[in-house]
Amino acid sequence: MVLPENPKKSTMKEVAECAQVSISTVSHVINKTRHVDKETNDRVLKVIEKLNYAPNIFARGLRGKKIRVIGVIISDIRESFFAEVVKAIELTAHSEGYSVILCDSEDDPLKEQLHINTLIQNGVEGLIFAPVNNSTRVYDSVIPHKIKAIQIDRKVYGLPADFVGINNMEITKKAMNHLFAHGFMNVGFVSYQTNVYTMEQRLLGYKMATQQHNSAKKVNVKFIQYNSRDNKEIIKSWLYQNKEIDSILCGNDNICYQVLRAIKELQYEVPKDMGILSFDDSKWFKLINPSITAIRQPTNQIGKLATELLIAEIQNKIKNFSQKESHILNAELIIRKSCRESAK
Amino acid sequence: MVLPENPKKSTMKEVAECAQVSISTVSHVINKTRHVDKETNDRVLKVIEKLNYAPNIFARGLRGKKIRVIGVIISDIRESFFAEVVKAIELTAHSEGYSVILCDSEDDPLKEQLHINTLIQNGVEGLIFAPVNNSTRVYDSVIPHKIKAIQIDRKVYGLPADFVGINNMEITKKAMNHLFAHGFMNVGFVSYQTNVYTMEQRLLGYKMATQQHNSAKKVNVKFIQYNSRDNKEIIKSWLYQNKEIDSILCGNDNICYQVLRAIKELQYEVPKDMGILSFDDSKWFKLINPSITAIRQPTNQIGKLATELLIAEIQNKIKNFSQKESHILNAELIIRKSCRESAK
DNA sequence: AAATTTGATAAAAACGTTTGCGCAATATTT
DNA sequence: AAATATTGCGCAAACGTTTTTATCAAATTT
Repeated sequence: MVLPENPKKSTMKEVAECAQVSISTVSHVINKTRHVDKETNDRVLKVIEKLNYAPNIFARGLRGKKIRVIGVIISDIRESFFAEVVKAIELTAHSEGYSVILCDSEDDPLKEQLHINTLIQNGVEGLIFAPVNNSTRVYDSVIPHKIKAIQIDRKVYGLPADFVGINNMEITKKAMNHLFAHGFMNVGFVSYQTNVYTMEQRLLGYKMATQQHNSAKKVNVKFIQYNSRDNKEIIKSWLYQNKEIDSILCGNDNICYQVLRAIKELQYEVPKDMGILSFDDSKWFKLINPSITAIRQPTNQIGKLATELLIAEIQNKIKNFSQKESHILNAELIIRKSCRESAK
Repeated sequence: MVLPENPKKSTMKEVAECAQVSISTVSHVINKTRHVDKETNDRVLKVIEKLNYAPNIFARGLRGKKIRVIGVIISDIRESFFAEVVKAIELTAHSEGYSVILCDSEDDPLKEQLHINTLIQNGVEGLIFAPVNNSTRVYDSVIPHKIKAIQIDRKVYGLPADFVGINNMEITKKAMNHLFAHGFMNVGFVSYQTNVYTMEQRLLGYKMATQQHNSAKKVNVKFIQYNSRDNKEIIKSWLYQNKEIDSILCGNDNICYQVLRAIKELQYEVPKDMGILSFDDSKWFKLINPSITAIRQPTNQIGKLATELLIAEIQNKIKNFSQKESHILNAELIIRKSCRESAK
C-alpha cells in the first residue's frame, strides 16, 4: 500500500503558506464565500489537492458552520419497514451532502431520550424520528437547541415537527372491507401496543369498519410486546380462546410472521380457516403459500420526503416556524391469496 | 410543552461564573482530570445540572479530545445479514458511549471511497466496514489519519485492519456434503459477483467439495448483479440451459428469494426437482413450504466482536499496531426440508 | 524560623476554522 | 483631474474547550 505524499493532516495555514495567500483567502476559496481572482483561486485549489487538505470539521462546527449531519431514531433497524425507510433517508441525505447517525430506540422511552441527548450533543443539525409514545416531554430538550425535526410513521400532536406518514385510518378501513367482502366476519387485530396517534387511527379504522359492517360484532384486539419471545404462544392461546375469529389483521410483517407460525401450529389453513392481511409488504409475502395480502407503505417516499423536508427546513428554505404540517402519503392494498372466501 | 429554564445553550464560562470558579476548574470537574476540593466539586456539578450544561463537542474535538463516533460502511442496510450486524454494532457501541454513522456502499467502490472520506472528515474515531472489493487502494486515505478500522464479512489482505467473519470454506463444504448426502449430484451456485477473499473461499469450498465427491462433475456457478431487476429471469434461463442442475446453493437470503421465484415459475418442485440451500438464515425460511435449509451466520457475534475490537483499539488497550488478526467465527448449518432426496 | 513541599485553583495559550473590518490598487464616474 | 466605486485580499477576533504553566496559601520539613 502506497502512502500519500503528506502523511499528516494538513491545515488551512499550511495551504495558505504554500499558496502564498492569507488563511482567509483559502477559506473563501473553499466556501466560495467571496470573489477571488481566478488565478489565485486555481493556485489555492491546486495546493489543496496536492496537500490532500480537508477542512477540520470541529473548527468549522465551533465557528457555527453547519456540519451536515442528521440523526435518525427508529424502533429497530431489523424491521423491514424501518430498514427501507432508513435506506431512503440515507440515499437522500447523502445526495445532499449529509451524513446520518442511526439510533434504535427499541420503543423504549428512556433509550429514546438518551439518543436525543447524545445526538444533540453530537451537533446534529436535524432529527428524523419515529416517536416511541405520545409524550411530548421527551422532546423538550430538542427545542432549546433549535434542532429541526421531522416525525415519521408515528405522529405526536403538539410537537414542533412536521409529520410524514400514511393514511392509516382509511387504509385500515379499506383492508377491513376487503376482508368483509370475502366473507370474513370476525376480524381480529394483532399489533404492538404503542401509545401513538398512528395506532389510534388504525384502531379507529378497524372499529369503524367493524361496526359499520355489522354493529353487533365486537372488536377483538390483541396487543403483543415488541421484544417478547412468547408472542407465538400468546397468539395461539388468544386464538384458542376466541374461536369465532376467522381472520387476522396484522400490525406489521413481523407480527404477521408470528401469527402465521401460530396458525401453522394450530393447523389452521389459510385462507380457508383463517384469513390473513398484514401491514407492511414483505417481499416474502409473495412466496409464501398462500401469498399474503398486504398493505404496502411507500417506504421510499416516506424516507425521501422526510429527509427533503428536514434539509429544506435546516437550510431555512421554509416558511413560518410555528406552522407544522402533516404529510399523508397513500398506502396501497396489495391483494393476494390469503383472504379468499372463509369457510366458517 | 414546558420549556427548560434556560432556553439557550450554556457554556463552560457561564458555569464557571455561576459557580464562582475558573473555567479550568469546571473542565477538570467534568473530566475528573485533576483533584478538586469536594465542596467546590459539588458546587460546580450543581450549577452544571441547573444550567443544563453539556460540553460543546466541536470545541472538544478541536482540542483533540475523542468524540466517540464510529463509522460503519456496509452494502445495503435492507439485507437481513447487514441489518442484524448493524443492530449488534449499534447496541455494543452505544453501551460503550459511542455513536454510529451508517453508510451503504451498495457494493460500489466509488461510493465506498466517498463514504470513507466523509466519515474521516466527520472526525470518526474508527471504522467498521465490509470491503467492496480486493483493492487496498481505497483504504489508503484511512492510514494517514490514523483511524482504526475493522473489516467484517469480506476480507481484504494487506489491509491494516482486523477481520471478523466466518469459516466460509469449511461451512460451504459442509453444506455441499449435506446436499450430496441427500442425493443431489449437480449443485449450482448462485451468488453476487464480488471480488473478495470471502467469495473466493466459498467458491473454493464449493469446488473442492464437488471434485472430492465426484471428480468428473463440473462446477456450475452463476454470478448475478446486486441491483439488477432481471435476476429472476437470468436465473430461469440459466436453469433452462443447465438441465442437469438438481440443486442450488444460494449466496444469501435475497438470492435465495430470487431463486425460489424462478423455480416457482419454472414449476419445479422443492426438494423433489430442485434442492435449495442458502447462506443467511432468514426467519421466513422457517415458514416457507418446504422450509429452507440454511447457513446461519452469527450476526450478533460478528457485530459485537467487531465493535469491541474497534473500541479496544481506539482506546489503545491493545497490542502491537502492525499485527492484524482474523477472527473466524463458526457458521451453522440449519437443516430443514429443502434438501431431501432428489428425484433426478 | 527559614526553606521546601503540597494542595487548590486561576490564567492563558493553544486547537483550526469563519467572518467582519479595512486597506490598497485599479476602474469608473463626475 | 478629482471623486467615487470596484476588485482583491490580508488582519485579527471570535468560537468553547483542554491543558500547560503560574500563583498563592497552607503544611511540612529542615
